[in-house]
Amino acid sequence: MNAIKFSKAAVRKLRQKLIGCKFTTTDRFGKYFFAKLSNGHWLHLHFGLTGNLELFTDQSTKPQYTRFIIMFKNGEFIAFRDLRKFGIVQLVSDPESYRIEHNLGPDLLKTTEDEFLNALRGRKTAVKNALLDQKNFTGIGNWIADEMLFETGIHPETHPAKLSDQQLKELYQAAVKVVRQAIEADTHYGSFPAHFFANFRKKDAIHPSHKTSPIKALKVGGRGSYIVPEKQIKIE
DNA sequence: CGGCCTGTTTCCAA
DNA sequence: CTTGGAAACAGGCC
Repeated sequence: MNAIKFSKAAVRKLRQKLIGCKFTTTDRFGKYFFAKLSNGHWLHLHFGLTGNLELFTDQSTKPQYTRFIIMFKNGEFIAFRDLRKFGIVQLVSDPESYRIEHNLGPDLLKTTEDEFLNALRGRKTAVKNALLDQKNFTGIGNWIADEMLFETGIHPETHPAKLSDQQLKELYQAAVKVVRQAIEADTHYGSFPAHFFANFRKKDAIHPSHKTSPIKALKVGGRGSYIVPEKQIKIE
C-alpha cells in the first residue's frame, strides 16, 4: 500500500503486460477489484481512501490526480485517479489466490450469518474494530461500520462478547442491507437513501429521528466514529 | 499558519 | 496468536 507499486520498473512491466490486451471480465471481493486480461493475468486495483476510475475521451481533459491511464483502441481512456496515493495498481495471478495469500476474508455478501457470528465471537476488541478487520470478511469500511452500528443501536466500543446472538444477527442483516443499498447507489454519497446515517455523519449534526441527541464524534481503533448517544449505549 | 481531519491498509511492537 | 498505534499521502477546514 505505498508508492513503490508505481516504481519505474513496476510501471514498465505493467505496460508490457497490458499492451495489446483486452479486458475479458472483472471480479471483486470487498474493496478489492480485479480485471482479467486476455493474456491470463489479472489487473488488481484498490482505491484506498480517495481513488476512482474515470472514463475520458479527450487527452487534454485528463482528470486531476490521475496516476495511471489505460488507453483503448477506440481513442477512449480510463484514468485511475488517486489524490492521496493510498491506491494500488498491480498485476496478480488471480483474485482468489490473492485473497488467500493476503489473509483476506470472503466478500461480506458471500458470508453466511453463522460465519459472521463466528468471526465476531471471541474477538477481544471493540466490535467496530472487528467489523473493519478485512481478514474476517471484506467490504465493510469506516462509514458502513458506523451505518450498521447506528441502525442496530450498538455502540462501536462494545465488545462482541457483550452482544447477544440476536444483536449480532441484526448486525449481519444490517451489514448486508447497507452494502446492497450502497452498491445500488453506486456508492455515490449523494444517491444514498434519505434515511442513511451517512447523510448526517458529522459531529453535532442532528439525525431527524433523534432530534434531541446530537451526533457525537469519537475515535475507535484510530478511526473517526460517529454515534447517536441516546440510541447507541456502550455495554461494558 | 499550525494542527487536525479524511470513503484504507499494512507493518511492527507489545 | 491477537491487538493497538503509527505510517504511507495530499488537500480541506478551522
